Amino acid sequence: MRIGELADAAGTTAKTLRFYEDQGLLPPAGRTPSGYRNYTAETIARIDFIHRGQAAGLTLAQIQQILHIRDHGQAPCSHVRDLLDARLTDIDEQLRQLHDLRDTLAGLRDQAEHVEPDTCSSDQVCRYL
Amino acid sequence: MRIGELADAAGTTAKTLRFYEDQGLLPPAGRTPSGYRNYTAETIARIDFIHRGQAAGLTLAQIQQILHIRDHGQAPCSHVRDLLDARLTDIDEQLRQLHDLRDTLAGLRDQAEHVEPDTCSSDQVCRYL
DNA sequence: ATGAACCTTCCACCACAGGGGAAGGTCAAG
DNA sequence: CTTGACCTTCCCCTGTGGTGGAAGGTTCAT
Repeated sequence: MRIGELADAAGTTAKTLRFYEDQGLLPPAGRTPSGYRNYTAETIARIDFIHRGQAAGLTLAQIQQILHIRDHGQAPCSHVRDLLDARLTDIDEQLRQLHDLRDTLAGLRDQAEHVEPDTCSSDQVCRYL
Repeated sequence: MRIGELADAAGTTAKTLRFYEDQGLLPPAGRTPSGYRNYTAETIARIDFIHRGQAAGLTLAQIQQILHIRDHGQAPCSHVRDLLDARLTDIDEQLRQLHDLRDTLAGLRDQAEHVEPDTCSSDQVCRYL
């Protein structure tokens, strides 16, 4: 299987697959005599895993760690649990901040709706901010 | 007022102020005979405005637009309202996606807690993802 | 034998908001 | 008069996940 076929099959691009190989997410591919990368269908599962990891908000570096542990024959379970926990903590914090920002912004927007623009003084850039 | 003083007064760094000038957020500063940038205290208010804009989640490019309109003698009100509206829409979408991701992740984490790791098959990288 | 479609490596670039550090000029105090 | 703190411009680097393109090699059908 050549890189373009694999890319189509896995829903990505050849460029991205070379990039993944470069980043250590995919093992160096076998080569044909002429130097073309040569893949087996199993690689699709690995790429799908990468996509699921991304969908879970993991960085490529984190996904690479999981794959690395797995490639060394160990079950990455506890590591994955830790990563998921860390992501959850992160996301809760992000949600908190985003809610705060939303409230602040809604307040500003509300002000902008009800304040007469004529009362803007020229010594400030904008009374809404 | 020299750039370092201004930076201290406005709670930022000289480097950042030069960057802002470069990006068109601050007008080219006056210079002393020896070439040092020379500021008046009014600039502090402009930097504070930039900081408020950032706190509202606006990009420097958006803040620059507001400042530009203001610098041309117009009141940037309607533009600011539009920006705030756009940010609110963005944030609501981000919140939605982040909530979804949180749910997905919590589900995965829950699975990871209750599934026996022994049942992992070796043909998948990780049954939690 | 030639053209299209594929592949190879390598190098550069995008957003975003600056930070690091070199090489050199300036200013005030001791 | 020299030392230290400040300033100037300049160019490169950060992290994230790739994308674009150039120059050249390969494969396959016609």
